[in-house]
Amino acid sequence: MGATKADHFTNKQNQIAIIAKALGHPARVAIIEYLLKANECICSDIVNELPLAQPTVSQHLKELKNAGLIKGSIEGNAICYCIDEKAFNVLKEYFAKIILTVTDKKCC
Amino acid sequence: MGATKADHFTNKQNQIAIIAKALGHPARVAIIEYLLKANECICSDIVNELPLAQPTVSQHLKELKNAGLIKGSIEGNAICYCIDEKAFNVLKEYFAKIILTVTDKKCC
DNA sequence: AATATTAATCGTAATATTGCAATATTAAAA
DNA sequence: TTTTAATATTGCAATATTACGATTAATATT
Repeated sequence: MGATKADHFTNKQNQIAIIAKALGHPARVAIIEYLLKANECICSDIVNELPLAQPTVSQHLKELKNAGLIKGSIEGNAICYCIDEKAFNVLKEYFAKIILTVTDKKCC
Repeated sequence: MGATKADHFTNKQNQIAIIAKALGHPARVAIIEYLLKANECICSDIVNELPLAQPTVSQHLKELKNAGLIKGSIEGNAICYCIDEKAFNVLKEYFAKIILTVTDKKCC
């Protein structure tokens, strides 16, 4: 069916899944790393950097933005995209908590 | 096309994407949390816990295992699944580094 | 105003994911 | 050895994702 029964899961579970899903493609990870590397916010340089066509990059940017991983502001002709730390903080703390919980226990 | 040009991205980018993708579904996040909550390693209790049929849970477990997020060991009749911290550590450190890098800069 | 630049959107093809019923497999229990 | 329990696998339908060419919309430049 392919339908994801989001209702059956907690808000937190859905939040984590949405953010993680956005990072679940190497092109989007590459975009994040490029935004990180560039001193200033970029726009279409990503197209030159990645082996992907402009509409594809635009689509990936949209998904990253929807998931809250980046934000974009209009800068004249172009659009300035940059990383939004908040989402990354959510992930980092979520995983940190998991690791703390796991190491308390023994298994397998 | 749907083809992911994994070759064009770095090993690290692909590694992060694979792990993140595995967590990109609320059911798999819920499975992780359930494994975390349970004092002992579990097997098919997950099927009773989640609103998903047994083959579906089995498939999700397989994907989590392929991504290195959990490991399973045969325990007689059943299979004992549990969290593999290593993958979570990879993610945590990756995001921690991103956050450190971001806060140094100003943008948008 | 005409043209170039930047980026979003539309349409569409190829492929992947999700979910489950049915079935197979494996090992314990009776 | 038959039965039971726990999982995995297969096959398939519904849907989502990925990618890109063509087009559009909006601002800059000339």
